[in-house]
Amino acid sequence: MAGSKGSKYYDIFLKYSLWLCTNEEKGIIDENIINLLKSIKKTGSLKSAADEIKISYRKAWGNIKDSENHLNFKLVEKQRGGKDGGHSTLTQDAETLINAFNELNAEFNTAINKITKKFFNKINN
Amino acid sequence: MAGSKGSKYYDIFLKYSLWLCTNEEKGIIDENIINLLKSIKKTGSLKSAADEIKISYRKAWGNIKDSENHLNFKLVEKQRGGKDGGHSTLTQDAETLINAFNELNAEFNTAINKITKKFFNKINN
DNA sequence: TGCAGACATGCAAATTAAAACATATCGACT
DNA sequence: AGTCGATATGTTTTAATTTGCATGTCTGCA
Repeated sequence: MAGSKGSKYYDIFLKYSLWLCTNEEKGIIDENIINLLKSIKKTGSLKSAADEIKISYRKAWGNIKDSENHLNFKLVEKQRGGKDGGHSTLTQDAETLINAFNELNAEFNTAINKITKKFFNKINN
Repeated sequence: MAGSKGSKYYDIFLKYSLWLCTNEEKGIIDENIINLLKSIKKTGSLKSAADEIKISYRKAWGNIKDSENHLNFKLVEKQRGGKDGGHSTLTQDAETLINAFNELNAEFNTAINKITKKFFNKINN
């Protein structure tokens, strides 16, 4: 889809989203959590990360907790107290998931492009 | 992901969803609408379709209206009055979208299987 | 040893989404 | 002409999410 000019389907595009979950549909690792994790890695704290991606600290904290509970392993190593009040870092598992997610997205992007090209010829005009 | 037994990532699965939208992220045709359209085709009315897929008539009607507005063409031909109070049928455009969506899903499914196979070996153990 | 500031968490308040409800319209068939 | 049941929509409730608030914990450092 999204192809030859003049077709009524010209400006329609195919999109997708990916997520990881445990068997019972639970423990979803979606783009939101991935972005949160990336921001934690970048900023060094859950709080700054929540601020950066503009969600409440309460929610950020709750989401991570939920994911960890469903996955049965930790994603974030959190430290309370200290000079700056505390800080957080990602576990190796979280890094693994981020990399996997990134690579999967890249692969899918390629796939989507191929599929799209193949289709718009058939659909339009 | 979701691969070799014994790995801590063993029961994590990759899921995805596809949708069609116009350039500005609007006019989303997702699996829900596709199912609604299929049900309208099968049952012959918006009302029976809404009942079948268990959403309110109000919502079904609103969703279709929104999609049509964003796409700028009609998906459903609706008839009021008459023996049975009224009925609805799909337009050719709706049929086209359903077929495209189905085929795109099939293509994507093939792609996801390939990509998944390629990945779980790398991720697990 | 007390302060600062992030982590931790329950709970109430606000926002958003969805369902229900209430009416009105339409038109082939009796 | 009157009926029946689906379409058409605005309005109101209800349910689900999020945010916001309050309060407490922890610990390196001045």
